[in-house]
Amino acid sequence: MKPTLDDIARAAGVSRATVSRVVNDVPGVTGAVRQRVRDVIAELGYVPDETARALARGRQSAVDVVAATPDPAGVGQLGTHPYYSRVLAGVMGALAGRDVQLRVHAVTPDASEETVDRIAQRASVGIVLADGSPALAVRLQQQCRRVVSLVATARSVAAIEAENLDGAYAAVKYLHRLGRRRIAEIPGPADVSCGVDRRAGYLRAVAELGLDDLSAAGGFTREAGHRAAHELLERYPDLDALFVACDLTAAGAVQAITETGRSVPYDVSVIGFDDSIAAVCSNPPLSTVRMPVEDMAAAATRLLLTDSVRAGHRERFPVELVLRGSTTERG
Amino acid sequence: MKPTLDDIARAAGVSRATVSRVVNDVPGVTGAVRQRVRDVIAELGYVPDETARALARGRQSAVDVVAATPDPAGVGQLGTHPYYSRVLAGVMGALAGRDVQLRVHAVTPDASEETVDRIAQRASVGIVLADGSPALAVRLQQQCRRVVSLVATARSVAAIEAENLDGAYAAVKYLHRLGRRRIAEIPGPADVSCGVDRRAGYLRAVAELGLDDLSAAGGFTREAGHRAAHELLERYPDLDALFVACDLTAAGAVQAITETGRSVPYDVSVIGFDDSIAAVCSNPPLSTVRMPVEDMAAAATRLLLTDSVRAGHRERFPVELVLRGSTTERG
DNA sequence: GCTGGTCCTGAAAGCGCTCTCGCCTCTACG
DNA sequence: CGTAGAGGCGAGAGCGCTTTCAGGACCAGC
Repeated sequence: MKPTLDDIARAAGVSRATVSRVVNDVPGVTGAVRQRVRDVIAELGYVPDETARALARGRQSAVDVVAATPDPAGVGQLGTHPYYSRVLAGVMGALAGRDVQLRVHAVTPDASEETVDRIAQRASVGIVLADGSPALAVRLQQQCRRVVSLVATARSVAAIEAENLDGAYAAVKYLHRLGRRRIAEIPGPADVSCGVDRRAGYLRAVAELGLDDLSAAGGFTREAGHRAAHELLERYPDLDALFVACDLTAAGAVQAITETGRSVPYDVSVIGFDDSIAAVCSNPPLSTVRMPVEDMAAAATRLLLTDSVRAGHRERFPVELVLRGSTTERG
Repeated sequence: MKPTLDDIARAAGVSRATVSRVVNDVPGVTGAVRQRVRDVIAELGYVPDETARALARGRQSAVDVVAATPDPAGVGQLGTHPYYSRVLAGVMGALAGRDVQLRVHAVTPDASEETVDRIAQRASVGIVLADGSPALAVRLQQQCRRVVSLVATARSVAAIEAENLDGAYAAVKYLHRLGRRRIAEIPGPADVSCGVDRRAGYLRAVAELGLDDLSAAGGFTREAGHRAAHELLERYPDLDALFVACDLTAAGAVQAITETGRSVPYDVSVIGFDDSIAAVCSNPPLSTVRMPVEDMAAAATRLLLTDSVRAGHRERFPVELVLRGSTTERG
């Protein structure tokens, strides 16, 4: 029912090989023949079968999104942390209209090297690495060139990063401009590059401003933010501003601040990071550093699609301070 | 390098057909032979190639998740509304360990019938329909048996639904038990079944309780909740409780209530629906009706996997009232 | 006019698996 | 003891495409 390559070949009076060449834009077919085949393809509405193609050339046509979930249980965080769905949305956007699939893989910390290798071996168009350690990136890269990471990672692996350090720096500077002088921080995990970079931005800013480094152990979860904010408030009751490395975490922090009877933004102004759904769901809605995750994921996908990913490729996306209700001038 | 079916056949001293029978659990192989083949498979670590399988039997092995995005621009809502990532997480959970892919498709309102048909024709294991009109469901079903909807839909299409009506009813009853008497509602879209069902639950409860139906045009977005809450508060200043058909919307409503100087939960108690990330990010965190989306999506996936989806199959998942900070007794 | 190249094109051999036939063996029954 | 029937098993033909390799046409150069 669906026309096959064979049908086209017969209708155009050429061999299957020639049709294949035309379809794949491989040189070695005269202009006239090429055009005739093209016409027949258009006329019969031929669409190459991706499965057969995949089998014949030994790989499938799909973009694989790999996410490292801290939770060994599996996909819990995937359904919960807004970051991943933004990555997916970005990849899907870049894939729209193309006949390329989108596969999703979750790699748990206890995943064997074989598991990782299998993902890499089966990858086709390439891998978008949503997060994960440099070691994971390198491992994937070994089996499959065509890996693009969305976080800072090993030198050899291509990466599209956000200006994490600058964003954090700008956020703290802004809080200072509002008249805030006791600016605390809830950092991200210390073993994740964007956590580290954002902390570095905070540290640079407070150093420049001659302020104290006020921080507590954080993480990228709401619970961590809630806990850390309570701890900070107890330790530094005169706190008047808070920079949090993730909106989800910041949402938890805002809850904690409110629980102590303080007001956000008056008593404590809060700035998050990401501009995810968590920022706009918080109350008051969070001022935050917008990270263009969708754009970054789309860019990564396009890079894979155009087949031009060089080892060590680097791209940096600027971030932007978005002001909402969680910040105001010190009264 | 990776062993193929041929390698196994040779090693076990049988034909490829026999190995295939063993792998696919097809009868027609003696116990002894079957065991021998199994042993060899285990020993050599054979994993069937899904692509070849797909080609040979004319279809691929993947679960397709179809989401209807209201936004013609494409995938915007996919990256934003927590519902979709929960569906994905559920499907992924059910797929964990199996060599089945997960494809995601977004169907925009202006999508042609051909587009929809193509998705259906290429589907293999089956389609999990995250949302969308009965018409869409039927169209998919026409080309591809093996469609499971996660929302109420056409009779002929299998569906796994949540007890939307009961959940809304219970929420309103609970608000009443707290001493609330002016209980308003922000409903979901009127053209979506779960929006309709939840509204029906609200209406049944207020009718039973002899209360007024206080409601404003809603939707499933945060913005709609924000707008509707302001409108309701203006129209009914004595409002003391609010049932909102979606957590994201409820988060917007809470912001609006706070903006008018009222307190959540004291002046106005709020109950949302879903128990998504939006509920726990709100401030105070939302009491809500928990819908086990992940479980439902996983159940749908397993249904497809076991190949036993009958037309008209129905399954109902109970919902559960989760109490957090957005509700309290009328003081 | 012949040789040596350069291009185009087609034949055919896979990619790894499924599945239909048909053969062969084994059992049951006359 | 012969034969029909049943069931296990293997041969082989695909699934739709890619890709190598060899043949053929054509042109330039001697």
